Amino acid sequence: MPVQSPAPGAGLRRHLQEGRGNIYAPDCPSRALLDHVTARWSVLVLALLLERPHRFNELAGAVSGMSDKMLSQTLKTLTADGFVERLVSDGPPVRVSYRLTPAGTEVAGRIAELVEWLEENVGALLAGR
Amino acid sequence: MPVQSPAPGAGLRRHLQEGRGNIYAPDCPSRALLDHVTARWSVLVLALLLERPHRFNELAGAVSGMSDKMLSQTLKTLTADGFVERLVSDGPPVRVSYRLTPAGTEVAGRIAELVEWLEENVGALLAGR
DNA sequence: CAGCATCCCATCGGATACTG
DNA sequence: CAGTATCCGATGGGATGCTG
Repeated sequence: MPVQSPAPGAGLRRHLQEGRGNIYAPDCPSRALLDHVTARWSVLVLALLLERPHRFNELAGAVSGMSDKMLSQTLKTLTADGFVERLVSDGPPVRVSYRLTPAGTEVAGRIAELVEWLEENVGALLAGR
Repeated sequence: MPVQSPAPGAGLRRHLQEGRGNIYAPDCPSRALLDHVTARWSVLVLALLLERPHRFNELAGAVSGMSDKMLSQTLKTLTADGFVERLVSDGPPVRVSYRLTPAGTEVAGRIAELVEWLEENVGALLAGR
């Protein structure tokens, strides 16, 4: 193992080859996926679902400031992308819960690390400006 | 070290205490920081700066589809937040380069992991829907 | 080279009301 | 409970042109 490791992120610039996406190409599908998972509310929903599956109104209550409409839309997009699964229990009352797919768990884990770092360092950042 | 580790992201729900932010509170400053670093273009700029410092037009050329205006605005926001440093060399021609601060390196590293995972798995995701 | 100013529009997203 | 429909304002973001 070399002492001088390559710069982190050094592989990002490679173009499409052997099935790998290129986030810097505007029409690469990975760009759309990135936009979806980093969308304002997606980040918070994914982080919550990483803990455990949630029902619709659980999510609505947990994410303060989010409207039903945006929650519904966010879940629909994440489900279509294959990051979230929609599970319906036979009612009544009908109960719908949302849970991460394996791919969603991978993505949400990386997002949660970003979120947690920000939560832990927000104080230092505010102090330094 | 316990075999049963706590669920990833389990600490996200704690409220402000001992200086830690709470991303689920709409007016916690960490929410604004999250919005800034996950903004459409910020993600790509941060990932590029993780490789090495870049000059303005280098960034403009590397991020296909991004206008000068958005690059300028993105860099300004990230600089104000303390994630990016602006370095001016005495010209002419004047050359301005942008480089990550230590905090910016932390954030960009986490973002780059998300981006790289998406680039590597975009094929599988598209196939599965 | 490294921007800022202006114009303009498309999309994001909130409020409210309604449905199975 | 778990949404959908409609309306509408805010803002993200592109095109163009100008400046030091």
